Amino acid sequence: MRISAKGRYALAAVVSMAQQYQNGEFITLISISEKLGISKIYLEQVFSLLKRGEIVTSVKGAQGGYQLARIPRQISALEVLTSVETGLFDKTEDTVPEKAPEIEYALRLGVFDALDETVAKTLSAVTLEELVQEAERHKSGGAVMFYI
Amino acid sequence: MRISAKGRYALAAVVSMAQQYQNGEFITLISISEKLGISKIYLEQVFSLLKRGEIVTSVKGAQGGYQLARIPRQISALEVLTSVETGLFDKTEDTVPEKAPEIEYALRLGVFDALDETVAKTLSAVTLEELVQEAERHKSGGAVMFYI
DNA sequence: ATAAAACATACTGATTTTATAGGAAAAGGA
DNA sequence: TCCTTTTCCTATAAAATCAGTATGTTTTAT
Repeated sequence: MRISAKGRYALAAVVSMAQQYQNGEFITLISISEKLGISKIYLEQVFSLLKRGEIVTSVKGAQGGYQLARIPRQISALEVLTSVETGLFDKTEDTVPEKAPEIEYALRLGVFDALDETVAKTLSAVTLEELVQEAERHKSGGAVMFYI
Repeated sequence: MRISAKGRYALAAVVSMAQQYQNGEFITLISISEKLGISKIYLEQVFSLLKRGEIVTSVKGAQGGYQLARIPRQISALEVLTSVETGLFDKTEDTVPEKAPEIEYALRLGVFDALDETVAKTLSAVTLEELVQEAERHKSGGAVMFYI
């Protein structure tokens, strides 16, 4: 499914933080902005949402910055995306106008709710720790070598 | 996940057609429009896409209309939605600017591709036949009766 | 010929997304 | 105390997408 720029930025930022995770260290938005090539001003809005979603904590002022609220193993892609993304789950009350309520019901049950459930299940199974490992694997073993 | 009005209308329309499915019968847009309470003019656009996606066939002129291209058991919610919905799958080439390619890779593999896969799997398992059955079940046994 | 339908295209208005701008508040260090 | 660094807050703007209308054309049965 389509994930908005906000969601993608949030995930990338948070994985980047997890890569250099060690207790007590604060990371500034500017450093993340430069590392990922994302506008710092836009990241501010993203992190405002991440903070509200209790994905990160923050300290203001000089030497301040952001920190993951929990260890990478205890933060899932689902949590990150739900705190940032608006359209991750179906929030429409009526799929279709008031007529034909039995079709409404069948779609809700058989399609929309089913979809939301698998999306949630899939995303909740992915942790930041895993994503960092995946990135690491790519760094080291990414290129294919030919021995001749 | 959020399905657009186009997608919801398409599903509702196509389930409605499946309810009265019998070989050779053509159904007019106007009748679907009235049955579901959806603007006929808008439905025209939706059915243009459904036709391109080979979900329905059509006959022009008086006594014409639309028909399901296959029996309800052989049409999945996935096919209906892909022919109509733009954002069902991830089509972004870069999740994040060119920097940090290993994070890019981890997200693609661990999140976006994984998501697309489960969405496709879930939706392809739902057939129009099943949705019609679900609707029928709601019709008959939906209301709870109290005997006193 | 007429009426009923699909088909095609253009347009409009509203909402959402993706940013940018400017400054206020907090905290550390000189 | 003052300066710098940083988060935080709100407003604005531009672009894209979505939802829906409008208008007309083709095709076909009667």
